[in-house]
Amino acid sequence: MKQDNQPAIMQDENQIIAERRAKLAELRNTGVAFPNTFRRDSLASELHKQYDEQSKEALEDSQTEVKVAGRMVLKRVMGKASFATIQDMSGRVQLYISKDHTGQAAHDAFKQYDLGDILGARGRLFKTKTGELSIRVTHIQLLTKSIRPLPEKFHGLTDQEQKYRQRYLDLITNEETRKVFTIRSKIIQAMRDFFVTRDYLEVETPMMHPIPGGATARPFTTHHNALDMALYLRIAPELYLKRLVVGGMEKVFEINRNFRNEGISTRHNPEFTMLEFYEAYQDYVYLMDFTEEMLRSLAVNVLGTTSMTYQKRKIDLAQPFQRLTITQAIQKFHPEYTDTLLNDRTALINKLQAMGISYNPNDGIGGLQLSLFDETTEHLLFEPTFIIDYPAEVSPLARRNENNPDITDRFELYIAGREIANGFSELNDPEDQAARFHEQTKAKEAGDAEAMHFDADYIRALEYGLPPTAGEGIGIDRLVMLFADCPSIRDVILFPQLRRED
RNA sequence: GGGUCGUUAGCUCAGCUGGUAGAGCAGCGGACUUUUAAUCCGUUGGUCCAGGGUUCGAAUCCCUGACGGCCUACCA
Repeated sequence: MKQDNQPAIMQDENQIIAERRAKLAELRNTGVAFPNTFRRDSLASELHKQYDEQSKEALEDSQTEVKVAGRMVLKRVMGKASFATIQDMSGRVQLYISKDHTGQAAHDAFKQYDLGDILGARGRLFKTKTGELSIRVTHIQLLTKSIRPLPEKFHGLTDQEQKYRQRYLDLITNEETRKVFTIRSKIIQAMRDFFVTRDYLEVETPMMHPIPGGATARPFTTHHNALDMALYLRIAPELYLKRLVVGGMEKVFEINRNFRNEGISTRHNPEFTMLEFYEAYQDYVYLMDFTEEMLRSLAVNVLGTTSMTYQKRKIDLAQPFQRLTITQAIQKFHPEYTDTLLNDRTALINKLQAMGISYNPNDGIGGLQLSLFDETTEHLLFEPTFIIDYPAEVSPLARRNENNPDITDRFELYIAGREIANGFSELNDPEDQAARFHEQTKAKEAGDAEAMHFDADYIRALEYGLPPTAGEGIGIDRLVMLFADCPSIRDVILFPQLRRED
């Protein structure tokens, strides 16, 4: 304890931090405390990949010298020789530090290093008597002093709140967490490749919208000072992307954030990442085939296989995805709902009321069926399933079906009981679109906070002519949850939204 | 938003029907030249989430609040 040295800093800190601070102060006094001259030439996992299979003797003979750097996560001091495990972006590798190879002074200095310190080391590769690839260190250097103690080395960080608030600690200590975010990155990378190789153009449309649109949801509001105008964080990029199709960008996609001012749960974060893509001269049936192909391709690229386990249940994307209408899906799991019941408005309303399911009393038969579906069937769709034929009243941007104007050429894809994708043939009739916007604004005036605004410029764009187009959105976070087998959306977002800490 | 469970040392966790707080890891001191969550001996460290109440006495019981997990509602 060097309490007398640093009384001011000591006040609200424990002794471990105080001791480490004292070591840092000593470093400042004797030289450069935060050097940036060490350059590594090897990564831990590459060393393992390259040399794990080599025999002890061959490795010794090769006299391979390497330079590595990373955070010290394990330390075993045995008098005149020590072992340390450092962790870099690729994995871990063991260092052997003995005074015979580093000299007495360097080994003594090493003993002062703490778990969590960031080190650079140089030495020759060898194998210990238990056969572990290690580096016989000749030079070792402290690159960054870590003042705060790491979580317990065996259990790591387990407190969920701390994992979310201090993700860096979660990443340092939990291999599983690093894996989840690697999968996330690979999914997005593979997705980009998938579109780019199919001649799609990646674009970025505004995140701040003067008129929030493209979805039914409550937006965040902000204000631009110079323009003195209200702006909304976007709830969807849809209307901008379709303007681009009007402009001749016939195949576009965007992977970016949406913001919705709604509840937070294991499936909802206020900001979440969406893929949206649009292709001219295609329809929703094409999209379903396209989606199956894309998900299979992503799975093979990221996981190496189309089969995965989600929360102990197997899913194989190689199987053809089922395609069911809303009523077919309901009846598949609940045969007791007869055609007569599902198609009789009064009977259906009685049923919904009896079950305590909330519904919009102004809805037609389709909307009521959807309310029943949401409550009774959606969560049971574990196998990948496209639900098709959504009612027009809940699909204000989708094209009406040729044979039945009450429904639209639209689908939603469900996997593991969750909506993963939503796609449809786009409504490109400007007069129908204007009429549907009017219906939405009426609902808004009647108090529906999520109803859409009337977007006059979007109508103007449609009036120039949107080619027949298919468009789809896929929730990236939920897809990552599926691929990485995570039960909560917070597990796949690096910094999920939480309340203020204080 | 509602329900429910939780919050004890830097971390992982014990702490029974109320008697004034413990272990392991980390730290500190010592031993140890091939360890593997190194081992062995010794040892420091606490606003028991916060505030109120009941009680001779509260980590423990009651109330209020904060934060979080899970379920649920709106939604993707």
